[in-house]
Amino acid sequence: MNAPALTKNQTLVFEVLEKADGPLSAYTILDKLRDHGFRAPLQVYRALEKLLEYGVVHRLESINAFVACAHPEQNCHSHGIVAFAICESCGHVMEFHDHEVDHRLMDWTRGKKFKAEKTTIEIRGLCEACAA
Amino acid sequence: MNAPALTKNQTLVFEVLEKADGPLSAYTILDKLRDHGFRAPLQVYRALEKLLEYGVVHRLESINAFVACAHPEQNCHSHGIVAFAICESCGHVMEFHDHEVDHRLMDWTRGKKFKAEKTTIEIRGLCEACAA
DNA sequence: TCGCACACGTTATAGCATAACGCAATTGAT
DNA sequence: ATCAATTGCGTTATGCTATAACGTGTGCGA
Repeated sequence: MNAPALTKNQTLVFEVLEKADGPLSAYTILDKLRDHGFRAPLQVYRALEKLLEYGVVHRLESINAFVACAHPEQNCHSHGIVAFAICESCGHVMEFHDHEVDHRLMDWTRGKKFKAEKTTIEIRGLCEACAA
Repeated sequence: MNAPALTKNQTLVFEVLEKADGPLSAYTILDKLRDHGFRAPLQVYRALEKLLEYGVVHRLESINAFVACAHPEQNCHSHGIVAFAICESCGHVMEFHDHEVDHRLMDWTRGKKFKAEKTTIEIRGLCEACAA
């Protein structure tokens, strides 16, 4: 899925996520956009839905939050499974890809004839700075 | 963490999850236990917290639900990272472990000096029966 | 110009999770 | 034995996350 031009709301939501130094909840995004006319959660969720579809934003399932893709210029969906390391202290998120992991998981799904649609890999813990 | 004897509430919650043929939300568990005196979500959440700690129940982050461990007799925490394949059609969950995946992720975290506490791997899609 | 698709706005509601209080039972050290 | 600490439990209230359902406006191709 390639990203067409973003609409006004989509652009606003994306910019908020890009400027943030960590993942944001939908309601936090809403609060940051009240000055721009946002009034209801659905305005955020609808924009997020598209941004996720376009692959420029990721959802962190384990913390119910959203983060801008680390390399939105490329199509993130083509990089295989995206994995995240989330620091529970400072909130920073590192995004990475590991083809060997993808391969192992695909081997498993193939063996089970399981049709994978979306795979989540999230490592929660402490980043180097916070663990010190 | 080894499991001590379960309390009454913990036992009730665990039995509900064991008998279920798929993951259950906390509120679904609550409804199933109203006849046994459960009245409030906290009763469920508190039991779940312990069961998760003991490793006999898993939380599925991507669907906000809970499932009994596939092999509660052993200590699941000692098996490395637990991965799940969740059928979005029939709701069935398959639990598995892949040491090579663990190894790759541990390599990554070691390289980044990231101290992993809890890792989530969840594959959503269609099981063999539902994909047909 | 009609119909369709899509983005948007609004209100209401559903679903998930925890804070804060107090009580009862258990345990274990003195 | 008794006191203090811990743990489980029950209840009320609240907060956070997400979506249903309705209607409006706009652009665009048949």
